[in-house]
Amino acid sequence: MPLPIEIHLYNTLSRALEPLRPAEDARLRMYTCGLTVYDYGHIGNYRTFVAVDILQRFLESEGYHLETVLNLTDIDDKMIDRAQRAGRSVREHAEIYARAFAQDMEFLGLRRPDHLVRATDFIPDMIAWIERLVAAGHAYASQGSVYFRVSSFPAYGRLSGKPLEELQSGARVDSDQYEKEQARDFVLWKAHKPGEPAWPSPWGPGRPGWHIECSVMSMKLLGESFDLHAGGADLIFPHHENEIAQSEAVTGRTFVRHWLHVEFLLVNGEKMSKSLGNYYTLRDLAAQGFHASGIRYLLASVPYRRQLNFTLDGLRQAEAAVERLRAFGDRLRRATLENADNVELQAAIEAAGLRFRGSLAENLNTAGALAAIFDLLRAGNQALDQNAMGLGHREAIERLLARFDSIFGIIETDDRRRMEAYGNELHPVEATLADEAVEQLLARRAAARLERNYALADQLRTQLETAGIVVEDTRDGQVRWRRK
RNA sequence: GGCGCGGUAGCCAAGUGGUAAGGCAGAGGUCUGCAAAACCUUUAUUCGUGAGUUCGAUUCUCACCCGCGCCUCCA
Repeated sequence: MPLPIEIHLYNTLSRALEPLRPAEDARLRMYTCGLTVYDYGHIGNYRTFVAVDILQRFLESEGYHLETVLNLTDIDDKMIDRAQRAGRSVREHAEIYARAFAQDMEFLGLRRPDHLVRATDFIPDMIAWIERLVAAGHAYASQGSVYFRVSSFPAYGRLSGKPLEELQSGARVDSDQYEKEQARDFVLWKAHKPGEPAWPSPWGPGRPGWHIECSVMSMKLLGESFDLHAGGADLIFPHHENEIAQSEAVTGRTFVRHWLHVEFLLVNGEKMSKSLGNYYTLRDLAAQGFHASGIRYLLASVPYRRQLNFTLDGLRQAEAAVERLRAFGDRLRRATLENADNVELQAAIEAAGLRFRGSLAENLNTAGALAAIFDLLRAGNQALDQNAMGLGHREAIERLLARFDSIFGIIETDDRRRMEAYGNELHPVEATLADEAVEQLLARRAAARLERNYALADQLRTQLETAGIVVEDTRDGQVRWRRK
């Protein structure tokens, strides 16, 4: 186990890097705002989830014990709207996309959270919490709905840096629908409208507002005060601001110590939207032949607090980088080594390890961590070229690569298997030749080469290439092949 | 307008008050019958613009320009 290292993470609340200090030794409780399951998650959603995944894996590798919660919102305006248009019940609609989400998680290799929760499973808890807010004077009922009284919570606006007064004047008023005391007040419970799902409550039938679910579920599972809360940058206001208000107004305690927000992903420099035709889901990309490891690499390669401009060209670059990492792993494994002294290599390995870990510890600088790994890769290749790597060096390098991969999850990833997450939904380019047919053609080619009939040999190779088979002649006379 | 993120080589991108990591692509080379793959080498007198602080700034300060996000339910 490595020596303890101080980990710094940017806290949106303080707008500064702060050392990570768990409430309990080496125990971290973390909540992540997940997806509203009205549709497939898109690449932007998964940027957030990959960042959280890598953070969690890193923290675990540093010896922390995590308890994690991820929520799926399965009841809100959009859910109702989409379900109606699809001619399904909200419940059925949610079920379809929750399953799709599970497939996406499997495809990308995202760790399952300890608790994957859905809003509608916690309605009674939400009602109970709202009752407490009402009893404490922080919320009021009005025409079957219940609203949070923002003026009763002086700290409101601290997370997003919005002055209370401004919220008052700047807010939009949807007076046609709801009766609020003040425009900035937000809804905790929505009165039932015809055609919408509803649950009984002290205020009559209705359904929860969006924000309350995260407060209630997180506190129920992680306690009233926990360590980390993550989500997309767009959730800072109003979602997380409201979560803080709802929670702390009742408990009087710090709801969350450390707020993490993942910046937006853009596509070709623009916000993703269906009308622009730049809206990607994971299954879209998989169907185009892109791999889980490449997608993960690309999403992880830009530190989470920077906007990430997603392009297909960038994805191709990422896939190439992954290939190089894997090739190095293979080369290491295949090399025949003896013991050898190599002070320089030893130093390079140690430097890479320090830099890798130090980069991640400093606000999850994934770009720096990757650079450390590629430095290691070059040093290793050079040593192999010069026949100057010892068994001990290889062991040390493999250990570091294993640690890298336990966090980034891209080397030992069977991309073809990952594709199976989507079952027969996808129709990727199928191999046009069976393995036996490939071997037969390769045998004919080998014979042709022996006879120095290179015209025929090349013709056979071209034939295989057309079928998506890459042929590689190695130095020792062996022939390797793989499917593109 | 308010709050926030960012502008570093063809593309992606790290970084520090002391003179520019890494990846991809490109070029050259090793290997090869030729390829492919792999490996090695190489690619920014310069970090949006202007001014200031400093012995010295890409890194600090100020102004300006540009891109993006949030500002009541979008990750």
